[in-house]
Amino acid sequence: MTDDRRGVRVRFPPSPTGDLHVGNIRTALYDWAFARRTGGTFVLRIEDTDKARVTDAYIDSALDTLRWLGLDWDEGPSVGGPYGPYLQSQRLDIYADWARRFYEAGAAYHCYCTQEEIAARRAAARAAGGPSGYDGHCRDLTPAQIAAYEAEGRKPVLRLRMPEGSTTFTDVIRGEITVSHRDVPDFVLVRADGSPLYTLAVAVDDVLMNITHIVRGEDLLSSTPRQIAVYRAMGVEDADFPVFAHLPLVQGPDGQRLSKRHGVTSVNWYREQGFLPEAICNYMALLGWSPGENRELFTLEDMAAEFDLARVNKNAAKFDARKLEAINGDKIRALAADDFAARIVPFLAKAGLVSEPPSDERARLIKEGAPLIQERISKLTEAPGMLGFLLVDEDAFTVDPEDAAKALTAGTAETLNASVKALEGIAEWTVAQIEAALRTALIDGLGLKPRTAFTPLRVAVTGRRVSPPLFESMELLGRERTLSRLARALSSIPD
RNA sequence: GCCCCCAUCGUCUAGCGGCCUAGGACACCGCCCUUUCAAGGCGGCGGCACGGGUUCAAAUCCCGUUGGGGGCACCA
Repeated sequence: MTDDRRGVRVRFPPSPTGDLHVGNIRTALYDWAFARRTGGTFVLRIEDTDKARVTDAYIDSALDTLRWLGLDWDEGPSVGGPYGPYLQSQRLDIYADWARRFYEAGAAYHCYCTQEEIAARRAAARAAGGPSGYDGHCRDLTPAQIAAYEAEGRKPVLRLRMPEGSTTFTDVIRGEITVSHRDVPDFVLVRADGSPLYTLAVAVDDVLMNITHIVRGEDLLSSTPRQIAVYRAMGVEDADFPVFAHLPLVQGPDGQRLSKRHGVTSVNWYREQGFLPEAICNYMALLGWSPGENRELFTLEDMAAEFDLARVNKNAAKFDARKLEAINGDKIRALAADDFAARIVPFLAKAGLVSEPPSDERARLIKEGAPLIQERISKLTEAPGMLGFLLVDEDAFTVDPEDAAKALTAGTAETLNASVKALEGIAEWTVAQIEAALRTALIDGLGLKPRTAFTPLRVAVTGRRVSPPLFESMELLGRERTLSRLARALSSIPD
C-alpha cells in the first residue's frame, strides 16, 4: 500500500539546537528506511530558522552522526541536489516571498498583540474551559486601529487566518484524523523581526522540495492541520498533499518524554561509550517496528529491503538501555574478527595502551588478543580492561589491589611456586603445553580444584580475577613476561 | 482546562475473528557446560487495563470507563 509508489521523496529535518538524540535518529532511521525500501529519495534539510537556539557546530555534528550510523542522504548539505539550498537559513527570501503573498491575498494578517496580552487572554480562556490558543483578536482590525498600534511603535507578527470548519487527513499509521479549526488557532508565520517560523518554513519547503511522504514523530500530529492550511494558502491541491505518517514517540523509562532527566540521550554519547552503529540502528528500529516472525536482529540493509510503514506500531515505546546493550553484545559477536580488532583500537588508544595506529608489535597482540574478548564484552569500552594486561608496558603492569587481596593469599605461594616450576619445563610455549603442565602440577600434583588452582595465576598474570581465558592469555603474553609476573606475585604475597 | 493520539508479560514486541491452554527478545531466577567472566544450552517467573456489546467464536471488531502520552509558543 505504501511501498509501491514511484518517486517517493522523504525528508529528515533536524533542528541543530543540540546533539541528535536517540528519538531523532529513530525518526531519521525510519525516514531513511522508507526511502530506501521504496527506491525513493532521502532528503536532509536543516531547520535552522531560530537564530537564538541554533549553533553551526551542531549542524556538522548532525551530519557526522548520520554518516556514522550509515544513514546516507541523497540530497542535502554537502551533497547538494536540485531543490537546494537545504539550510533554511539560506532560504529566507523564499519564505518572505510567500509571507508577502499570503498577506496580500488576505490568507494571513498582521497581529499587534504583545505576548503578555496574549498570555493574559489565554489564561482567561482556559479558566473559562475553552480552547486556549490565540483568540483572533487582530483578525479584523480597522485601518484606524492599525494606525494606532503602529503609532505606539508596535511591530506586528504575521498570522495565518485559519478558515472555518475542520481538517481531515489520513495518516498512514493512524488512519483518518479530523480536527476542528476551533482547536487550531491562527498561528504565527513570521516573527515581529521579520524572520520565519517553522510553521511557515516547513510547509513551504515540503511543497517546494516535492516531498511526497512526511514521516515524523507523533508530537507533530496536532500541528498537521496548520501545515495543511499553509498548503492551501499556497494553492496546493488536496490531491497533491504529502502523505503523513506519525511515528509513536520514544519515551524515557518512566513513560515521560525522553529528555535530559533520563540521563544522556545523545547518540554521540553512546558512540563514545562503545556502542556500534549497527546496534543503535537495530535497537532503535525495534522501538516501533519489527520485521515479524519473532526476528529482531537485522541490519540496515535488511531494513532497506523490508521496512514497511504498515507494520509500524501506534503506541509509544520506552527506551531501554539494557536491551540496547544486549543487542550491542550480539552485534559485537557478529563482527568479523579483523573488523572487531580494528574497532577496539580507538578505545585502546584512548586508554593510553597503544598509539594510533598501533606499532607492529602492538597490532599483532591486538589481532591475536581480540578473539579472546570478542564474546566477553558488550561495549567496546570494555576492551582496554580486558586486554590491558597484554598491551601495557611491562614495568607499568599492576595487579588490581582488591583482586590481589582476595586471590593472592598466603596459602597460594605453593601454587605459584609449583606453576613456575611446571612452566619452566615446557618445551614449546603453546596453549596445549601450558594447560597440560599446569593441570599436571596443580590438579594432579597438589590435588587442587581447577578454580582454586587457576584463580591466583589469573590474577598474577592478568592483574584481575576476570580476564580472557588463562592459558591463551599466557601464550600471548609469552614465557618471559608470564614467568616474571608470577615471580612478582610470589614476592608480593603476605607471609 | 480544551483538543488529538494510544492501550498484549517489568520493558520491546508477535498476533491483524477460529491455528492462542497468547509466541519471541531483554531483564530476573534456577540448572547444565566450565580455568574466571562471558557466550551457549535447558527450564522457570510473568501479560491481552476494566465494563458493555457484535459474533457460533474476540487479544483481534464497536461503544464506554480508566490509565498513559502529545498538542494548545514570536520552539521545532
